[in-house]
Amino acid sequence: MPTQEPKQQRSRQRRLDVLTAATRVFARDGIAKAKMADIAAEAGIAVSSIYNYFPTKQALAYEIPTQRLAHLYAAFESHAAALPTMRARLALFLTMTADHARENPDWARLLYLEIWPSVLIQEAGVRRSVDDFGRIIVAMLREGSRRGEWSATLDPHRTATILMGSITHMLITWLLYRRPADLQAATGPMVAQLMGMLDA
Amino acid sequence: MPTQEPKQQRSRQRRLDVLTAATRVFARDGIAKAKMADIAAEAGIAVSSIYNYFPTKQALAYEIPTQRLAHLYAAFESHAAALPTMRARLALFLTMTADHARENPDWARLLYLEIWPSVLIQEAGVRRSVDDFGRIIVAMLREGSRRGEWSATLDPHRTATILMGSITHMLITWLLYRRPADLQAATGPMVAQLMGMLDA
DNA sequence: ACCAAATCCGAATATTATTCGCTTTTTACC
DNA sequence: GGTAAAAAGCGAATAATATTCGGATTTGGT
Repeated sequence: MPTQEPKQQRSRQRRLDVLTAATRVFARDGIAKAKMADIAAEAGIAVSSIYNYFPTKQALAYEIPTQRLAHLYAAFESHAAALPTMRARLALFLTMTADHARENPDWARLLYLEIWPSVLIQEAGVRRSVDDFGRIIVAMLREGSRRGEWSATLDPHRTATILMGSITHMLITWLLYRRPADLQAATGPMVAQLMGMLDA
Repeated sequence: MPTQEPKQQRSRQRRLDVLTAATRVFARDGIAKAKMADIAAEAGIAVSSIYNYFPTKQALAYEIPTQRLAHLYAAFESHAAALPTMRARLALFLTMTADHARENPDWARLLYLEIWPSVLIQEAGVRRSVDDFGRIIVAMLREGSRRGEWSATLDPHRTATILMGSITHMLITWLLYRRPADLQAATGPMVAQLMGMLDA
């Protein structure tokens, strides 16, 4: 809980303005090199006013991924309920993750290139959001084993590592080099190949 | 080429002292929070003397992974020559990568948690070292296809993404959470599962 | 032993995140 | 609709720290 709930209406909007501005600046310059002055200018307020909403630059950076990740998880849950097999749900989760990054590249740069692997994830909120990603996949793998959709001898943690690592590595490569050029087209075959691994 | 070759003998040693000290400090505090003063103290020299060897803090940080990665690649090449199949070479490469990280955790923290995914890898030297990792794997996958060790329809870039992503994700998890507790024991099954994917 | 270059250091300098003191705006209440 | 308290706003300090500077010291070659 970086900051208390805002008391005034105006405040809520300002807070979002700052977050939006910060997302752009952080994605462009990286957290370390980004200047509070640039964020303030982008948001159209004084530098010192940012501190009415966020205690430090880091806290500001870490708040960005959390909300949207929660949103992604929620969206997934609502779509997944309609799917009968764990295999289909797993494929949907991986696909939604890639689509979400493609649609929000600034946010994705911040999450995948700076925050996710960072030593600095000692901050509870972000860390929990990121760990949830793994927990969701492991849970689906376990349930699939139980239902007999794939071998019960499949190690869920190791398999989750492969699935998460593959998807995030694809996204990192895309964010850094724009390869594959068409991420959306590449996601399907990638997910298919990963799902194929479950049959072996 | 961050700095010219040292002219005096003493210099070569000092340079290594600084690199060693920096590796420890960066691994402990992260690049952004690490203080030049701490590195100087650890190396037993004045802060300003560091600048005789490295132009900036970033350049110092980026030089650390480069040398050792080149060393890893060279060691791999010499071992790989004795192996007849591409499958065996690929497995060796992945295993050596994991072992190398386990044996040099400070170096690995710096590379996998801070530098590899960083937006800032626009710096030529590091970027090349990291890209080599992918090139080596893609080349082996192509050669294996040519020799008929696995299907020729296997997309080498996609498969390389899976292999690299899985291994680096395993390492990141280990570096951040020490899970799996016994990395060495976990590497074998991980590599085996990945190799199994090539048969599908 | 001596010179030029290399290396070293402590003391400035520059950049930026963060804090402070004060003013303006909003909200709640009569 | 007037007013006081709280919230939000700002520009000017403050503090931390990477980098530069000027001059002293050490080194390697002769």
